[in-house]
Amino acid sequence: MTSPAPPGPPRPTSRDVARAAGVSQATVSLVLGDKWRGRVSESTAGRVRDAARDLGYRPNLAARNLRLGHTRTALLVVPALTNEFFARVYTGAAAVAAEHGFGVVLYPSPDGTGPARDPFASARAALDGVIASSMAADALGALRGAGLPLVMLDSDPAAPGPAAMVNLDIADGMRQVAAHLLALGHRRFLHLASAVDSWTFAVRARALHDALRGVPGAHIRTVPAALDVRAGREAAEHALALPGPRPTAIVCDDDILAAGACKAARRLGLRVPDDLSVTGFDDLALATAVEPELTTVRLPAEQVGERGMSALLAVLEGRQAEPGSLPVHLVVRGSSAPPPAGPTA
Amino acid sequence: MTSPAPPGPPRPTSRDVARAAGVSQATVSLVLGDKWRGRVSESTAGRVRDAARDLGYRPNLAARNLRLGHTRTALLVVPALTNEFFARVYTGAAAVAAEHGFGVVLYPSPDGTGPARDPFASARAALDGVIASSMAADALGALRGAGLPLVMLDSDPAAPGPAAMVNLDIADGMRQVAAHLLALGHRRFLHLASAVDSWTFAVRARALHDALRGVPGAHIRTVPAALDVRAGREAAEHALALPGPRPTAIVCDDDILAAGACKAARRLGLRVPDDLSVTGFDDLALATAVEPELTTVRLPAEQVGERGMSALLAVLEGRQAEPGSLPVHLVVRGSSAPPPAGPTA
DNA sequence: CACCCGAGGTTTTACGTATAACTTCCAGGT
DNA sequence: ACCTGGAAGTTATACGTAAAACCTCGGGTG
Repeated sequence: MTSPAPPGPPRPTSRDVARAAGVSQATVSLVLGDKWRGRVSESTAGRVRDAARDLGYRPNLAARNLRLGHTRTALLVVPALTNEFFARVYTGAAAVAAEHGFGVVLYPSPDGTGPARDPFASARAALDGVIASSMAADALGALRGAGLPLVMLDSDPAAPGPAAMVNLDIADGMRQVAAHLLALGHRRFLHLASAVDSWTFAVRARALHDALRGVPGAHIRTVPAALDVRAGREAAEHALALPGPRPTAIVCDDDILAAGACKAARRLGLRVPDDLSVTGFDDLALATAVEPELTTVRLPAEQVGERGMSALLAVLEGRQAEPGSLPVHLVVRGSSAPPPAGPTA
Repeated sequence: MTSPAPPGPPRPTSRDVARAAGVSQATVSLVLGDKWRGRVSESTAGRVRDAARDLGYRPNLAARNLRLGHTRTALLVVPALTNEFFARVYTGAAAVAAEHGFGVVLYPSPDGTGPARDPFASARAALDGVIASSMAADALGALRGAGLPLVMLDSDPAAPGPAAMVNLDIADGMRQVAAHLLALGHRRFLHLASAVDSWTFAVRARALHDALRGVPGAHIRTVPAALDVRAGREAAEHALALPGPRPTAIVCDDDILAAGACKAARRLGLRVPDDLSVTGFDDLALATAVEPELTTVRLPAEQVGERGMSALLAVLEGRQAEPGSLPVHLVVRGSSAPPPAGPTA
């Protein structure tokens, strides 16, 4: 345990500025807080500002937060830092936050194993509210106990707790994928599913099965995999090597898994999309980095962040957050094509 | 501008807990702060803890921070959220921080264009210190003005300001790449360089040129590109189509650019690595997601974070941070091979 | 018996800020 | 001559916590 004793001289306070400018501390607060119109003369205000600049004064945020009773800071809990989707969510949230004088702090939920830490041990900033992804389920218990306003992203509408939600029409995205592949003539599917137990993935599976139900000759097998390229490749490779008729299309829960599926295909001597179609989800940068580029579903991530932050602000003001789910859309690229036997074999 | 008035009942304070337990506020502070051995009886301590639990008491961090004069929170400034390298840096920094009761908050420097915001407007937590990547140069001015202890990562050793630095032996990494390709027989190189003006990229260029200087017949052309796959592809495609003898190897500043270079090669009908070798840098997940997998340089990112945080802790305690730079190493994969004309043409 | 001492607390203070409430001064109206 | 009222400040207070300094009481000691 360390004992952080600031090395240099103590930072100047508003009282130091007041002394330097020959006014009271209250006047400094008024001037620097931009609340002095009609209360302080122009010349005095100038003296205060000059003194503050000369001393290099920075208000003590801890004191300000204590006084005001809030911090104008929100915590965004994400499952993993590298996930591009959440980087875009952050961008949207931070933009809306900035418009309202708020800041956004990130808490990457420790991925998978490891001691599930307290989010507030890491982001020990004083917070006004929390926006959390449903994928960061492990951190959720601690979040609930904190008694802070909570906005959930893309989570089970039936779950209790959150003050508001922002949902994506994930089910419709999966329906679009299924419709696209069915129209191309595919009937035998492999669903490369994320092994993560989260609402957003459960919806994908349900929607895919629903879309195929009732289609004559349609068949689907589901294989779970961890969310990385190698796990995706191994799962796909194993599933493709099974006896019986081979699937002609692999529907993946995520672009990362789709990249793995493409590698599996190549290893088995199958060409994508000629011998095998592969679809992803999320439209990450990875989707256009691999060859062929992935047919996938683009999600309005920035909008998710914007709506999430707006909802949190609404809750903080005691207003009702407007509900509604955001549309997603299929992006057709080079990884999907008619099955080898020709349409409607 | 919103007026965040907490909707529910006010959160209980330590005074409320004291009242409920029938003791003074000071006793609550002692018990909950685990400083009560020999000062408070076992039974009283139990009553206090029970009362705190029953009321759902959470200490007000703003008040605690004000009282203690520090927050045990560090800010990590990264150039972009999606950059895997910095996700790993964060992991390392957060681990060391946790051992010392510190937290780490992320500030993603707004990438490229856009109004250069104040890092403290976004991460308005009260902070004890800052760890910043040299790639987040635009945010640096504001950081300096804050008068906080600053640790720079992978930055120009000659630059003034930072209280400590953590450096990677990037130059040696590039030397290893050059030695590898020279040994394979390559002589005509294309350097696909990051257009970002940052120390870490300047070092790559210098080391590469130094390594080639004096090698008979060696020639290199440098082409800059923004740090994304499309920009890399376009730059490489254009450079490969120029008249004159074509380079047999493309050395990239980053795996992302290398992925772009591979796509360019494919478009031009060149096979990697048979007709053209491509090397990356950083060893991101992308390096093994593309086909062929990239020969690249692996950086000890977690260690960078660990050393960075350790250095910051040292500075906060008034100690001297130990200097020294971290080694990197080449990882040879499928994207590099002898040039088409055979070794040592 | 007077004294000290330690256990088990309590009272008080300070951290730096924002702001409500108060003061002072002076010009203008009646 | 007296009151009104605004301009230009100042004084005082509260936010919730941590911890230094102080109190009180019963038992052991010289």
